[in-house]
Amino acid sequence: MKKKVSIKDIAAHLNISITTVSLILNGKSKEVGLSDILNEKVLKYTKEIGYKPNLLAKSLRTGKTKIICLLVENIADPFFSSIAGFVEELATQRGYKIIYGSTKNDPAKTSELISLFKDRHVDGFIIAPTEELEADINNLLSEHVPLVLFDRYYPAIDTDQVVVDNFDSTYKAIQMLIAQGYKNIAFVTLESDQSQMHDRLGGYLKVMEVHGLTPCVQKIAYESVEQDACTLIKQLLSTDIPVDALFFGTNYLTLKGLEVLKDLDIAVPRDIGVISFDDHEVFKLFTPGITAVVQPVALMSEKIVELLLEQIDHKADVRQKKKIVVPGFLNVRNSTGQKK
Amino acid sequence: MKKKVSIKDIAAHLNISITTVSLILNGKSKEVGLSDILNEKVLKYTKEIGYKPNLLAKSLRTGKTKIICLLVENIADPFFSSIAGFVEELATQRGYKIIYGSTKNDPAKTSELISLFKDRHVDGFIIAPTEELEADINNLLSEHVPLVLFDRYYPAIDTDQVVVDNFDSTYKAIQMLIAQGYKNIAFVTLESDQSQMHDRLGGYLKVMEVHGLTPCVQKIAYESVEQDACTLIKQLLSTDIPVDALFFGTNYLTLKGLEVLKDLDIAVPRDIGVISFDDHEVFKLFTPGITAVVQPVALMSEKIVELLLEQIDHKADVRQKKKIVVPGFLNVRNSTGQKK
DNA sequence: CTGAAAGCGCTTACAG
DNA sequence: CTGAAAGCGCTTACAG
Repeated sequence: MKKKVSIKDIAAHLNISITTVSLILNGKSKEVGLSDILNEKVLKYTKEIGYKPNLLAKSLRTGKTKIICLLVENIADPFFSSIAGFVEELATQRGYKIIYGSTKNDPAKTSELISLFKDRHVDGFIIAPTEELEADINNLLSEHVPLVLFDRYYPAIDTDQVVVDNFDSTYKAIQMLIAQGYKNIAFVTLESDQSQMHDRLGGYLKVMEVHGLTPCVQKIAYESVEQDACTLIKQLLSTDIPVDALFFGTNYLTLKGLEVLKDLDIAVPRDIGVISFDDHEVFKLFTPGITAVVQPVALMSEKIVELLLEQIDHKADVRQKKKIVVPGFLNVRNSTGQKK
Repeated sequence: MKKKVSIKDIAAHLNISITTVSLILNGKSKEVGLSDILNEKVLKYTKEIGYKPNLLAKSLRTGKTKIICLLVENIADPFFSSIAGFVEELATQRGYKIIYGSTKNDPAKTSELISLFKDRHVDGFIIAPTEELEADINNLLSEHVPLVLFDRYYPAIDTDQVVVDNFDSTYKAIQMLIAQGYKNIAFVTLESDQSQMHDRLGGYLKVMEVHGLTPCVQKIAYESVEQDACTLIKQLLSTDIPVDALFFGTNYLTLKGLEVLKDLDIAVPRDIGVISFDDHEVFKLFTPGITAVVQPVALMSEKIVELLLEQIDHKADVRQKKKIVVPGFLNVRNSTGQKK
């Protein structure tokens, strides 16, 4: 690679000290009282030669990298990639760069990612945590690493966090199904104790209870979604109780469900109603379109970045942790039409 | 954050010099001839206190970051996220970390990403280039930054590159359509001069010519796919020539096409045959499943990492640039059934 | 066999 | 108003 010019070279060329160059480059010229002429001269020259400071050296010295690490379940998922897009834009405006990692819901992998990025001295973390990550999170907390959890959190750990009202959103979605005439509503979800799945299940159980309906829950392990989801959903549909609606706890479970319904030649919504938690770009392509609970991604992203920057800027040092809950809403399509 | 322990602290604690500690930590103990006992002692102690070297300092000193930058069109796209997964695994095995960026086919954004990561001193780049990026690529080349292009390349620039045989894959896919009895095969593609789109179009035009069929091409600008794709595809289907098969140049164009076919109530493959270049997880969910040209992602990833590491390890300094072309294959589903 | 010292390219108290 | 110098935490030629 080409030899880069350093602040020393510039100082030598201009016959001034590196202190002066550094001060000017960091906009502290006024503050310190350097002459405008000198300021001009340095700025003009550095621009002319296209000088770029060595960020490694800068970071080593200042202890700041201006990098934020965003850890999501899967960056290819529409919900997470949408959050990533917004967060990146907001962070960029504030002078930060975002670096991504996909946890794939694997605690060991996630733990490694965290330690990897910590070793790389990122200035803060935004994490959609997996299960069994309490130790790592507590660790970050105890080292005062800026950290915001989103999508899910640990009830037992006091953190800044941003989540959707999983309980209420699910409650309302199911209530809508009931109003449409569906009764035997099954809930297909992950075998998971993560808070968001716990709350979605809670909302479902509560609304069923309130309406005197019998709940029916099918849980599927995250790791075995690819192999087992279809089989398990088929089982669910072949029990004595005739399920007339399916609520899927995540969008990828919905995709699996649709595959099964197609296989079994079950018509939506004539034979069965369908709702997905979280939208997906293809849901509008199906016949009929699939109704989904949608999270207010832009708002969540704003809150996330705001909370993290408060920590990075030490404005959060004295305040209590903030736990923000934003409202979800329903994107109604035809998969939840009036039950005939 | 907690005060980290440095190599100096370790040396002080053990009453030896930092040179010795550094040498041992870098496995040069034998090479230099340090006693096994000392070696043991240092290793044991550093492990005990969980010492982690400051990578910023290390990189500043060595000029290496052990980070590779992977720039793709869209990390949420199945093809690119699949490449990313394989490349990350292979790179990790070799001690490298992968950092991602999505170009969204925007040259200005891509140019910024490149300069951003260059400023961060990544050890090399793997890029699926956008149009109008020649200057940046030449720039990297002239600075001898390790670089591999994939998915597309610039015929006029001599680089290490890995691409699928776009021309032949398309040729064979269309040939299959013709064998199935389709005649009025339209080609829906991007308004783009990128090599991969150019070659796919070339394959289509050639096979149509060979079979004495009249080509029909619809081009759509990448930026306006969301707004215009559906309208343009509808236009294509409402001309005098009755199109009986559609070949889509990318998987997201296929999704748009399927939306249109659904709107117009056109049955696949009864009324029209469909093939997509590049697969998509939902293509098997549609009725009928959508036939796709698939790229050998694992193989491509291996080649990409191999070429890049040859450059990083200076094994490529003397050799010629390698231009690798891998074979695509057809994943046949029901959207290309025998024409009735 | 082991250590003192220079240097990677910055920033920032401190001195004048 | 401006500069010499220390130091961030490493690695590595050089000396002994």
